[in-house]
Amino acid sequence: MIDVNLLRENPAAIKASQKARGASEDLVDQAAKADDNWRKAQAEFENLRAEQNAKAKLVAGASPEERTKLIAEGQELAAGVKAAEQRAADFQNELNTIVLKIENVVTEGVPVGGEDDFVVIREEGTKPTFDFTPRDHTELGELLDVIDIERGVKISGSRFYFLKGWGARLELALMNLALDQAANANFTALITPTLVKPEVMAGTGFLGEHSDEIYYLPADDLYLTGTSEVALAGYHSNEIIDLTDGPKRYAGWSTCYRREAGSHGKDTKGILRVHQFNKLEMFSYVTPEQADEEHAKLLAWQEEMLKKCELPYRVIDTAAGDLGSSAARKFDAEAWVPSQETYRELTSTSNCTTYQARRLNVRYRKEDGKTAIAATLNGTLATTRWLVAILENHQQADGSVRIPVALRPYLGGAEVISPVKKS
RNA sequence: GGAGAAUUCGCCUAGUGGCCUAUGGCGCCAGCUUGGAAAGUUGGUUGGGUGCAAGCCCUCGGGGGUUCGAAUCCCCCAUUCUCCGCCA
Repeated sequence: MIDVNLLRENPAAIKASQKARGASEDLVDQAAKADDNWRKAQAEFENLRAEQNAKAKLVAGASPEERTKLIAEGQELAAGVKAAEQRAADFQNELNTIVLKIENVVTEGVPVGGEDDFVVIREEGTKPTFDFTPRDHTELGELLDVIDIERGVKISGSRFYFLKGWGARLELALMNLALDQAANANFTALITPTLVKPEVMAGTGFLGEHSDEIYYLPADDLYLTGTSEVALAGYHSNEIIDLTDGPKRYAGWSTCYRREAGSHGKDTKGILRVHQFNKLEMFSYVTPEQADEEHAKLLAWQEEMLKKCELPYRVIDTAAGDLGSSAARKFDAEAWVPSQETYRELTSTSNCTTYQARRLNVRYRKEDGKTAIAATLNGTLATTRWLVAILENHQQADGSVRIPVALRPYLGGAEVISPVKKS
């Protein structure tokens, strides 16, 4: 959630941000009004309560007659105090409801507009040229017997698959490569729960507009997470963390579950868009002053991984309207997918500034001893989808796939995955 | 699944209706002491809201209730521990 102090001091800035996102500016006025109402009602209640407290305190030391009188007065006050408290609580609820709807204030410089209004920051690597017709990853997956979609569908339905043989090993190798890199950069590895309570899902903001993307288990009132970000953001909720030694960084590995409810007909072939995949996610808790710098670092680590996988990619600065509600700025790295002759998102990194941490009540202690809301950032370091780019970009005429050098140590030194007779 | 116990300011802990505006210890921070340290000693040490400020309000796991007044009494919930059952 946004900072109510900003709402009081500079509502125009929030309005401008809402406008850039194509979100409601009217919410800001509504929130300001609700805030005003709440503060008045709260002051009224507190004054009455102070009076009540003062009277109650006198009772103990009073003479019998005075005592009767004071108790009578107290009885009279009690109902009024209760009513005032209720009024204040109602206004506060109203304020909260509105404020939670306001999205994070976008960073200055973020492109205005929607999904297609991103700005390409740079392109890296060389797109492969083939003297044969490149196969798509589905075909390669069958040829090499590394992705078994048919049987995945048989077992679990559409958008499910088996990773098999070198495919399974390749994914584990990718995750291990990423985890080693993260560990070197001072990330603590975490294998996170993938079933979480409603309040955690709500607290991380995933129950809002994306709620139909999420699997829910009614018998247990638990949600399956679509990213370990949920658990990683909730990890330090309601805590005062120590940031004196620098950022707290976590590399969370988990299986991710997504209903893909709104994407019927999109990417139906292969494993580009699936209900279940694995992901290694970077997550940083930093001071608000460090957030921009950390964001640049997360992006640099993502690019490092892409380079290790020898993938051509571009980095885009996502437009305001395409940001998640928690993000103030988001960079995506998209890898070249030869069969589609287009770039597809492999990583995404968001700077959530204090927006997410405020809602989850994650604080740190400043040098003056006071507490302040921390900033959070997240970024992908590896996912199952990377296999698509790796298989397609490194394919050879005979259908074999060259394994990127950095991955070989994790695959027993293997250099190539060759076609096999399908079993 | 059943029964019982517990949850207090970083940690431990006192506290069964009103000077609890929460006790004491450990730890931590600052001062004194010291050549320096230890020991000793004095003070500080939960957070939040609101207000220019003084202050006021909230906070004893969470939420309700009883009462003029609740850490304390009642109800619901969460978590932890112990025992029983069940499963491995």
